[in-house]
Amino acid sequence: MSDGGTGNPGTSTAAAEAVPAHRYTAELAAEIERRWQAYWERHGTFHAPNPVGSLAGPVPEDKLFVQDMFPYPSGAGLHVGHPLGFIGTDVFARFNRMLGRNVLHTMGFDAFGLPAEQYAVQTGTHPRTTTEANIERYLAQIRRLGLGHDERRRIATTDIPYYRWTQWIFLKIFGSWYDTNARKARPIPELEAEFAEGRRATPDGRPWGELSRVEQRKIIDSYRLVYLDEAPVNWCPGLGTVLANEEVTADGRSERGNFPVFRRNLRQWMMRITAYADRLADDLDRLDWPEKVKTMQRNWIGRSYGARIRFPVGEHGVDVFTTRPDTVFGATYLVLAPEHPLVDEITATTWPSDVDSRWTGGAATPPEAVAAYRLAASQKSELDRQESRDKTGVFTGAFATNPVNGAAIPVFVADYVLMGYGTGAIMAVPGQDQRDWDFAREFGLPIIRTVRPPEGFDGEAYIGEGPAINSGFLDGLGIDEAKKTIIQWLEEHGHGEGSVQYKLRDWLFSRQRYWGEPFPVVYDEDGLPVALPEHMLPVELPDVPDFSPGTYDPDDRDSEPAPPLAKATDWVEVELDLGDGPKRYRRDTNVMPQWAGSCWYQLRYLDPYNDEQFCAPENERYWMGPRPAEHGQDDPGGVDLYVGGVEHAVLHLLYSRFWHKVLYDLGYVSSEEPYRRLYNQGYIQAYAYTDARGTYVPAEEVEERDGRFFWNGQEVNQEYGKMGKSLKNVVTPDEMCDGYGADTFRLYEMAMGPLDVSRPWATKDVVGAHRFLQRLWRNLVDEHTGAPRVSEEQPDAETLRVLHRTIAEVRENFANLRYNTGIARLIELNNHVTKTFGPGNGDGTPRAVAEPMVLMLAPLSPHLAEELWSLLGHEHSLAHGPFPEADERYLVEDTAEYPIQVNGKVRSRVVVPASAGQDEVRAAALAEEKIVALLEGRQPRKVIVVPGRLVNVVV
RNA sequence: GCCCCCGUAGCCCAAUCGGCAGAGGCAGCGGACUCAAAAUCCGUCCAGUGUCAGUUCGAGUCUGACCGGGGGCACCA
Repeated sequence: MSDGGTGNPGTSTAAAEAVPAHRYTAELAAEIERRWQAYWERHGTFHAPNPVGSLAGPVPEDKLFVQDMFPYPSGAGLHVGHPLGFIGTDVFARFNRMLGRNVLHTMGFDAFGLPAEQYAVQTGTHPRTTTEANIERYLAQIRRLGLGHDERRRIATTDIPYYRWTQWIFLKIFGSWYDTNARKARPIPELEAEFAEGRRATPDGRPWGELSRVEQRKIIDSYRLVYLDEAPVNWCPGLGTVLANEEVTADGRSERGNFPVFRRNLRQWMMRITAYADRLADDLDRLDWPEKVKTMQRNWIGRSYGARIRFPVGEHGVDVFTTRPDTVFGATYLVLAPEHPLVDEITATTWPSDVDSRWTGGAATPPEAVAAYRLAASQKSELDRQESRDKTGVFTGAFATNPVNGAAIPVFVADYVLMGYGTGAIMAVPGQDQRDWDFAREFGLPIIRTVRPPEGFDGEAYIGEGPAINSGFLDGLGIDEAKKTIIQWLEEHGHGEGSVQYKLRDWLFSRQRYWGEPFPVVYDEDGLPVALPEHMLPVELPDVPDFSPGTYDPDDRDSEPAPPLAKATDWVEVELDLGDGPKRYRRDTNVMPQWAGSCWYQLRYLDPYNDEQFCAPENERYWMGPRPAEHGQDDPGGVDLYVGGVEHAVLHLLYSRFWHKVLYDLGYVSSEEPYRRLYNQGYIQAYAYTDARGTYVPAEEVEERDGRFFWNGQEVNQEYGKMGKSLKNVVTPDEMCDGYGADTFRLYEMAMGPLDVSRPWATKDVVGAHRFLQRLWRNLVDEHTGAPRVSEEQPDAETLRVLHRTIAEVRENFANLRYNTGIARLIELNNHVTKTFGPGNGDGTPRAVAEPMVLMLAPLSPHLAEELWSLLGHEHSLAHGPFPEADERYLVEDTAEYPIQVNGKVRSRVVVPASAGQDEVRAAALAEEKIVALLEGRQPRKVIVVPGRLVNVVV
């Protein structure tokens, strides 16, 4: 080509000349990636066959079910942090697929939720329109990444055929009760039979047959695993909805929106997750999950063992829960929560003549003191309570009798005791509880130690081990022994019993929202809920004139919830024939919380088109059933690998386990747990920069000089944290695909560190991954002609050793999700190939090295690998293997080099045959000339030979 | 306040059972190519593992205390 002799160096012709026509550039990558993505789609490369149903096909016994926590399709699109886990699972899935396993990997959308609804409130756009557009945008972004999803299995929780089954599962839960003896859920008709046959007593003892139908139904309803309850809930006027405990922050505000949240009573759907507290806690031991997540779940369930003890107060009895029944001899007063129902009953009319002035709150009578205290307590927000841990309270004027020694002890009302936990009442043992100690000191109450602290203990309450003292028949016993003894004594004498308490509460399951699953329930003329028959499912969301719930002044605690669905009056008021002729019913106007759809989506991935069942049992058993031979006797089954952020450690993962266990109890699934193995990927974070006014400046325009940062000449301040539009530091996967190609982007994300570690994004580092792929390409393809440059010659012994060591390590690394080190090995191999066979070094790379190298690269950078595989003359995709196997012969070395230490410091080294025994190594080391010189004729005191490692000479 | 995790080169990260601190990448530096630059290629410098003690023939790895960062819980009896 000629440049025309005009000497214009800036022309594109010159630029094109500078880069060889077949160099692996972003442009070539884009072309290769488009082509292979089309190929995979055309050939259904990632379609995983099922045992039965519409996706049935031949299924090997060896399978793998990999799942990502599915995303909410937000309108903002993806930044480079989002796909980290998606790529991680894809590499794992592709690796296992190449090993010959039947691999199921797909991705759906958690598509109900507040943002689309809030957008609808603002613009009038139907949430479905917004949601579907966002899903399309999202799919376009992730498709570019070349994720090997079975696209046939995509679902969105908002799909009507999907939420039909969400409603169906709700009905199954509604139609069940928890049999505490059998420790499992059973269908409601079995409960009715127990009542009807007199095997189970009715609450007031009347025979079942004598109760009215409404009375019977109310009893049954009170047993259901999902039930309506007039319960204190977290009412958030600012959002116009109630929230689950989990959605309220510790300072009493909504997690979303940060509005004030008030406690008030409302009639709500509650899921009886507490029935499963023990199994949810116990079965954590059977799961391959990060300990951190298990601990968080255990803490959330908050199981504690102790006793209930009944303290007589006048003609009443106050039950307390304590984890330290062994300290009951040291109980010097009782405390009831302000909301405790017995407070009014026991409060005396007058103060005792010698009442301590600190106890009365300045009131003339106990009822006045209690009323004033209760009012003050009810007006305290969660935040107030948190800010001040000073102990407050008032005396009720009443005395309780300590059942173990007959002592009369005063009864207080104080807000450091919470109504929501245990019995809402405690026995206070200041000697062994710091909170009680603080209160006792404030109010001048006696303190009796019942555990002897160690010599020299100068603290206040003592909570450690020690022998019981001042405790009558318990004296001298250790804590555990004393607990057993006192519980037995309490039970024998009818003063109490051993007891277990949980922090876990039932799950509030109603939302006063529009964009969620409607409840498949109607109310009859008695106002009682009636389940719709299955053939009436799905209950579709009606259109409404206005998507907003009634929202209020965020501080208006007395406002009433008004859900958007209540406005669809034609839908709410229906005439239905539910088996006893057409009658008028009223629909439930709440919707389910966003968690509902994500409780079971792994099951629908397995059988997405089944309209007879939510999932065929054969398909569930194959993909998720327990496999004790592979995973041990205790294997509960579940998804083989579930990857997502640790932020779902409690809520989603606990709810999902709960639903799964219900389905297991009712016989619909064979697995006892939804996710056998869980893995938390780290977060990709980013630097952001603020100027002197605190305004964010575009991060990509900031320059670093000598550890300081400048933007437009002014110095700016570096911050580290999330990526976000408002922080002006977003980097998108699309930019990376444009600049380097998806294969480079994937490789870089996997190479920058272990999958579970959070780290900062650094665009400038991406080029390293790109150069590696470029070098690898250049080793196998002539950059000028595009022809493959492989030879059919056998590689030399050294190359074979490097190759097989690489294979062994890459297999091991991929299998354990350690992609970063696997990639390092591949780079090493490629560096060796470059030196030995690269351009300028002979006639090309031996096929025996080229092919395994391409195959090992395939899970990471699949498009490039497919292209090279095809250039090497293969007709079919490498997606289903083979994957190279290491030949043991090349893994053993003939000689071994031992470093020789003298007193722990490396002084020399010696090469011996690999077969050399300890004595030979020792002799060789001691004969080495530098060592001889160092020893200067002295006898070493000791010589340590670590086979295969080193020699240490101690002098 | 309590509990958990993490501190290795200027930066991101490696380092089986306690056994040679460095695999890989970025940046830097030197060189090749180029009229020049970018891109590309070749070569190369850099820490003794947050601090202090201890165990050991030998500690990044084990133990204790402290410092720094991140996370969870928070009057749960």
